[in-house]
Amino acid sequence: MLRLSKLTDYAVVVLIKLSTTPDVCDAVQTSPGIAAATAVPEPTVAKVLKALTSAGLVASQRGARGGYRLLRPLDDIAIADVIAAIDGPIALTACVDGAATPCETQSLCAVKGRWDLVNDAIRRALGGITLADMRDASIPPAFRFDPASPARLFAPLAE
Amino acid sequence: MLRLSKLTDYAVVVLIKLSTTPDVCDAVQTSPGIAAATAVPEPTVAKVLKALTSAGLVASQRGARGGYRLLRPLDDIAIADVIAAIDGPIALTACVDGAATPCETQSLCAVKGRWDLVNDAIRRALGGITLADMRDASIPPAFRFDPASPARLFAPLAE
DNA sequence: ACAATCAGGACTGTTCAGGTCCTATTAGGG
DNA sequence: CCCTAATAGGACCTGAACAGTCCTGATTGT
Repeated sequence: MLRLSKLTDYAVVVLIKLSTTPDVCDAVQTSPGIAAATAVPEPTVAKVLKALTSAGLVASQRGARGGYRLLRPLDDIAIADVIAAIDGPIALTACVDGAATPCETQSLCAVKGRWDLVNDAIRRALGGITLADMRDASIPPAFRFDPASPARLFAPLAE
Repeated sequence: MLRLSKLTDYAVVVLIKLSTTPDVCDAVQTSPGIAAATAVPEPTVAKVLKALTSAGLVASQRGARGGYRLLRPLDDIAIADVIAAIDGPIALTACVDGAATPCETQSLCAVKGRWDLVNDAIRRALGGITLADMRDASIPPAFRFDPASPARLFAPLAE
């Protein structure tokens, strides 16, 4: 079904939420705070944020009054980056995602290496869509918020 | 991991094999025969062929001396068709593949509907690649690599 | 020193895909 | 007319991957 993990979905929500940090530049948001704002279970938010941190998409501040902070603007983060951060490298088939499996039927495998074509196409497609695109895509214009203006933006998103 | 089902991989192998029907036009190939030629387990070949038949990509002839036959030339079958035949409709997230799931957190879901962008991009990318492309892709013998060398086919994308 | 917060891993329940097998149906051949 | 070859279409089992949770340790501000 070509399904994407639900975690990636959450990651997008979290990242967009992170982009709405109230005025101050160095302000960080805690994972419980984000969880409360997005209605995603807190442990799951934490897990997602950890993955995003290792991927270099967000920075973390440990200790009291710590939290997470976006490292790049939304329009500089491709959806492919998020997927790679959560789900690992983008490769469709087991045949190509590493040489670990010798693929016993190799000599007879008629499509060996040909999924490269497909993988490249997917990467291109996913590399061309940024989080900013996704943020803007389906927000009814009436609910568009000004990034500069104070937060409170996720409440009125009632589809 | 954005993984595609292995069945789809098999389907491509089977379809390409089906396209190599010996001279005669109305010749059909049996699933045991294809299984032997492709080193794919026979029941699995049968399963794939059934799915391809319901999808209208191949035609079946029942009874003695029956078998399967390709309905369209390879360059008229997009990889998206094969994926749709085996894995179902191309949609990345549970959020968008139907209104069946009410998505309780709907009112707070910040990405509702935004994956459409991604889904469309994927569909476009997959719709532009035909099986003929995949058949031709890696045939140039100059590009054949030594199975002994553990070179990865896929260099990790970014990051 | 204490409290808040992230880091990292381990663990578990559930879901789903891969794979096998069984029975019914159809068509050709003796 | 019966028998055999082959597909159709299920039901079924198993294993792996994922979602989600929790625990322990490290770090930093008060």
